[in-house]
Order: sequence, then C-alpha cells, then structure tokens
Amino acid sequence: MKSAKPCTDNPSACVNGAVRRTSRRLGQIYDEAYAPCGLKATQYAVLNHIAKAGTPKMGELAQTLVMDLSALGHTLKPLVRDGLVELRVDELDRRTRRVLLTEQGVQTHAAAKRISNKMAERFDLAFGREAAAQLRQTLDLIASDAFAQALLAQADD
Amino acid sequence: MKSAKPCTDNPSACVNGAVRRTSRRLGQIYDEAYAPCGLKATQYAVLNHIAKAGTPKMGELAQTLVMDLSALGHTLKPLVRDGLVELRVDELDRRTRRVLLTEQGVQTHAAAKRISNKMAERFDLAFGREAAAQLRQTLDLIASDAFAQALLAQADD
DNA sequence: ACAAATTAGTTGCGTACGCCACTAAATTCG
DNA sequence: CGAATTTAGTGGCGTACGCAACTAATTTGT
Repeated sequence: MKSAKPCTDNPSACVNGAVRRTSRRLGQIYDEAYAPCGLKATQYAVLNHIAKAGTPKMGELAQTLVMDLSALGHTLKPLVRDGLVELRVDELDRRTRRVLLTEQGVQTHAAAKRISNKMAERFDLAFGREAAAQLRQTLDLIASDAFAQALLAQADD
Repeated sequence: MKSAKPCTDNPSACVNGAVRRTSRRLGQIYDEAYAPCGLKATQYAVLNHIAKAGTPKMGELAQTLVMDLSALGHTLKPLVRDGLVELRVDELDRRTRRVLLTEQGVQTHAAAKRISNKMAERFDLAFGREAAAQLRQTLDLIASDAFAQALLAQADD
C-alpha cells in the first residue's frame, strides 16, 4: 500500500529540478570543452542550428531551440558583437530578420563541430551508445510542443 | 557501413543541447505552475533542498544542487530579500553560513510542495510512471560526480 | 483604401548561473 | 606561536533566459 505515492520525497522527485541540475553539470563540462573556440556550449547550439537552417528567421530559430524570441535576441547579441553572426532584414517582409553566419562564424562553427563530435563520442562511450540515443529521443519528446500540450491539458481536471 | 557515425547531424546530437532545450521547455511550464506561490521553479528546488536538509551549509547545498557556490549565493539573494530564507553564521566555524527557512519560507514551501506533487502526478500521467522514474534516475546519474569523472577521464586519450 | 488586429522583434527588468579575484576564518607546520 | 596554506563565501562581470510593454510592418475586414 506504499505504491500510491512513489518517491515524492526523492531528491529529484521533480523532473524539472533534475533536468536543471543535469543541465548545470553538463554546462560546466561542455563549456570547458568548447572554450578553445571561444564559445559557450549554448552558443555552439545556436550556431549549429543556424548552420543547418541556412538563413532562418529569428522566430523559426527560436521555435526550433524552444527559446523565447527575446531570449534568442539576447543570446545572439554577443555573437553579433563578436562578428560570428549577422542579422539582416528580409526584404520581402521587413518585419522579419534573417540570421546568418559570417565567414568567421562558419570557421568557428567548423572548429566547434569537431569538438562537438568528440564530446558526443565520449558521451556515448561513458553512457552507452544505445542509452544515449534513447535519452536524446526522450529529451526531444519532452521538449516537443505536443508533450507540453499533453501536460497542460491536464490543467482542466 | 553507415553505422560508424550514427546521428551526428541530428538536431539534438549534442546531449547538452538537448538537455538545455528540455530545461527551457519545462522551465516555462513549471514556472507558470509555481507562480501562485510567487516562486520560480528553481527557487522551489532550492527551498525544497533546504527543507530536507534542515540548516545546511551553503557549500553542502551547492554540492547537492550541482551548483557553483557563487551561483547559489546569487540565487539565494532574492529569497533572502523576500524573507523566505535566512543566512546565519555558524558559531563553530565562522567561515560557513547556515541556510534556513524562515517561518514564511516554511509556509511558502508547503504551498509549493502541493503544486510540485500535482505536477509530478501530471508528468507521470503524461509520460508514464515507469518511464518517468527511469528518467529521473538517468538524470541523477548524469548529474553525478562519478559520471562527470568518467566523461572527463577520457580527456587523457 | 483604411482602421483594427495580427505578427516580428526590441528593450527593460529580474532571475539563473559560472568564473575570477578577493576577503575572512580556520588549519597546518616549521 | 606565527607564517603559509586551505577553506567558505562574496562581489563584479558576462552570458542565459523569460515576461511585459512597446514599436514597426503586414494582413484583414468592411
């Protein structure tokens, strides 16, 4: 009869707390790994998405990264300042800005990509390739709009 | 022969990026959930750890939360300002500060705890109780010192 | 065509976090 | 016992994020 409320008092009963704790840990490790490029791990993530998307609108990028639009704007600021990224008004819709990598941005991204690959290999080795793949999939699911809606929908109980 | 480098170009090839993205998503949802208490999700996590530990030293708390000591200090500041938490010099070792909940801190934590439990139930329902438990365990592992060392140890290749 | 509503971003403010440099208190050791 | 070292926190600075309020550009409804 103890199965009703499983692990309420567990240190990480709250998934959100557990994710943030993990985020802090990985942040330290990955920030250090990317340091030779002069990038933070978060900045690499942004550059990488830009590189893959080409010249996305800020809104598109924000959505992909599950990031508030204003947060993306803030995050982009140091990258623009350091000449890795450029914002350009879209001539067809002058409200939107296109984000693109500068020449230097491409260079830096390439170097960071090598580090990223190395880190991915390390992670797979330490955690197991299978398990790592499954974890990534799980995280993607939880970060998805659909899951958020499923969670929010229960508010109407 | 394509199995050598599995999913390097996947959006979340980088576990760190995936965790952060998930963290942002959950942050929005949980921050909103805790809003009635006047707390952010992160603040609840801190209060909860304090409540469980009693009157921990700052350093102990930081370690538990996998947080930089100075970061903890910063995070505590608004909580102290709002009268939820108090810092007290340990008379046996005047270097260390003990963290403790004020009367109001206990009240607020109790209210937040109810919300936390409700959210945990919702999460379990949306994600599956089994899967959720396993995920928490996985996250705890990745956040552990041991795993960090396993990851760092590979730097000597 | 034009006022109202919608969409895309920005700015200001506050919290979240980490690193480095610095202070203070304790511990170690010659 | 007093100097050097270690340990615990703080403060400054910079990035990471989100919300609310505001501006500018586009779309819609009549």
